Amino acid sequence: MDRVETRELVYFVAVAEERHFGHAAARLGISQPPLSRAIGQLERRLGVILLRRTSRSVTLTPAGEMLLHEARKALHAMDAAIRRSQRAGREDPCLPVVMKPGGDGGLLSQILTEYEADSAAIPVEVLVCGIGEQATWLRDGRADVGFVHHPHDDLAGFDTEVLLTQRQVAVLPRSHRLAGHAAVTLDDLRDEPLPRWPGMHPDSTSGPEVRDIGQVMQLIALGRAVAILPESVLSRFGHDLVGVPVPEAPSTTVMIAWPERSHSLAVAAFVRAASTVAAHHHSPAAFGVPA
Amino acid sequence: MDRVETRELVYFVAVAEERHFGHAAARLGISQPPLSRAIGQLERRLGVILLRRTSRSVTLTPAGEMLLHEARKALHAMDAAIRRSQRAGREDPCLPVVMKPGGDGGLLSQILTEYEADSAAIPVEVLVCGIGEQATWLRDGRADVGFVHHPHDDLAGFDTEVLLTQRQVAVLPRSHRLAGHAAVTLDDLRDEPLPRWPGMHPDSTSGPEVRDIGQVMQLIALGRAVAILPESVLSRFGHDLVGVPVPEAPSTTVMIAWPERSHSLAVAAFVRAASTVAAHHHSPAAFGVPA
DNA sequence: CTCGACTGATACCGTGAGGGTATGGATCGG
DNA sequence: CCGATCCATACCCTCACGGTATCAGTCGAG
Repeated sequence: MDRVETRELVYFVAVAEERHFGHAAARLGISQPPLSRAIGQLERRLGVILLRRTSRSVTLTPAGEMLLHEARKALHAMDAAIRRSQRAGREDPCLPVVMKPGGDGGLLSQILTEYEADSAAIPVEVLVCGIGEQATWLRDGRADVGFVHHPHDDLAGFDTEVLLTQRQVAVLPRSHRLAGHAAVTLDDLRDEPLPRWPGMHPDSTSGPEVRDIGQVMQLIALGRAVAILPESVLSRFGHDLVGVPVPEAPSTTVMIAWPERSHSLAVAAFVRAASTVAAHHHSPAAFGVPA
Repeated sequence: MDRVETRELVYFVAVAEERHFGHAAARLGISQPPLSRAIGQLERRLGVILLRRTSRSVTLTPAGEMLLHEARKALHAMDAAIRRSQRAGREDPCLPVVMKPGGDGGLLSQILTEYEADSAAIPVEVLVCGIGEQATWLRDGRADVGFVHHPHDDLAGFDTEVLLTQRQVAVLPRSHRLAGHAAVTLDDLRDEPLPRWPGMHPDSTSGPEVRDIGQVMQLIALGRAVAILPESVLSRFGHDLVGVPVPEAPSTTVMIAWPERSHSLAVAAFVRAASTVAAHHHSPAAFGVPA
């Protein structure tokens, strides 16, 4: 069995995602017949049927599901390989750090000063991604270090270090009926409009759909929503909002993550700086959370 | 910047490992000129010099080092994708479990009976690999679950669960001067011939070179070597040998590992069985070890 | 210093894999 | 039964990949 080329996996992923040869071909910028041939050829080569196609629908077989899952990982690894080697080759080196808005738990500026105290430090480029995208950016090489959150983010495949754990609070407008309480329960919030985040199970609450923290805060200020968030977000975004602890909600852990088996000195230095800052921080990290 | 094909990465890895275009070409089964062109083309495409070549030597640039490292991971992921999807497609499904000889801590047979108690269980195929190869087998898809050992194996990129921790003992022939002791120190063993394992730092001891547990045991029985090993190996291999605890040596942890974000039900069932057996085992796992 | 051995790069050519267009065949809705 | 839709097949063409021959450095032996 000879080699499977990148192109073939890209084609397969396109068809598997679109579930339509024509649309996939358009997305790939080729015409439909070569795409059909390529998929058929791939199936013959693997000795496995990947797609069940009728003239009305295209569905994935179990082998196809597996390949879709694994091929995405493989293609991310390919992207990462070229991006990281390109970065290592430029004489303008930089260390890309990814976070979502407010995702650093307020530690980043201290970490940067600590990190940059070493005069040999490579400049940091801070990248701000959408919610829940940090892992993807790390996997495909757009970033080398990132701030992620347990249990929200998928940490598989990364080395991590815990920076701090935070209580979660219910973020409410000042005028809210619960705003004065010392603590609230999840039951208290049962009928409140909790916003829905991208990537969340769509079954849950029927609140408004949101894409970033700013939107949530805006909606809360307008009384259109209520959210349960780590308390640190209040200090950055919630100037006219109040936070009431929710003891039932699991604590959030801010972690720093980097790709498995990274050999980068810059990554190691940055992680060391982050650990130092976290250790000197008032609330020491409680305990390690296995990935 | 368009796509980088698998073939190009395979070619680059060959040259980077051989550090010689001619030898790499032979290994790849092609002639040298196309290989030179492919590498040059890859460099032009990435906009980065990967190799410094004189007519006497080929060396890697920093970008080349990075690409070698990342390309290996990417190619493993490609292999894993095709292997796993092929496995998922066969109507003869099986769950490949990898271990090194004696690497299951004596738990595997119990785990198998526990696992197979579920009549819907997919048959397990037990694969025995060389020492320290479990991670590679998991990464390139030859196995879906494996028994690995902290701190010996590289666990990055896997989900893991601790099964048990073991003291380490000095394995000695009965006639050894230390054989009667209740415990020994590392200092006691300083001048003993400790065998060298593949993948070990070659600086360390000057003992004989070995490839598997059987060889070590043989050498010990002959009085040609002494080894520090987890105590469970004695029950399987050391019928005429004795073990003396070495309190200084860090405990070994037997863990079960599987690829990040596996969606396989069979893997989940096997891990569940392993956890059950480990929990009912006399010596409960002491504590989780972060990857 | 010169010659030969060695190694990577270049020039040139032929073949075949990949992409395009046209069309067939199956399925579903009206 | 007809048209619409969608994937597969047939056929052709281009160019990228691989092969052979050769050039251009570099080092070592004599």
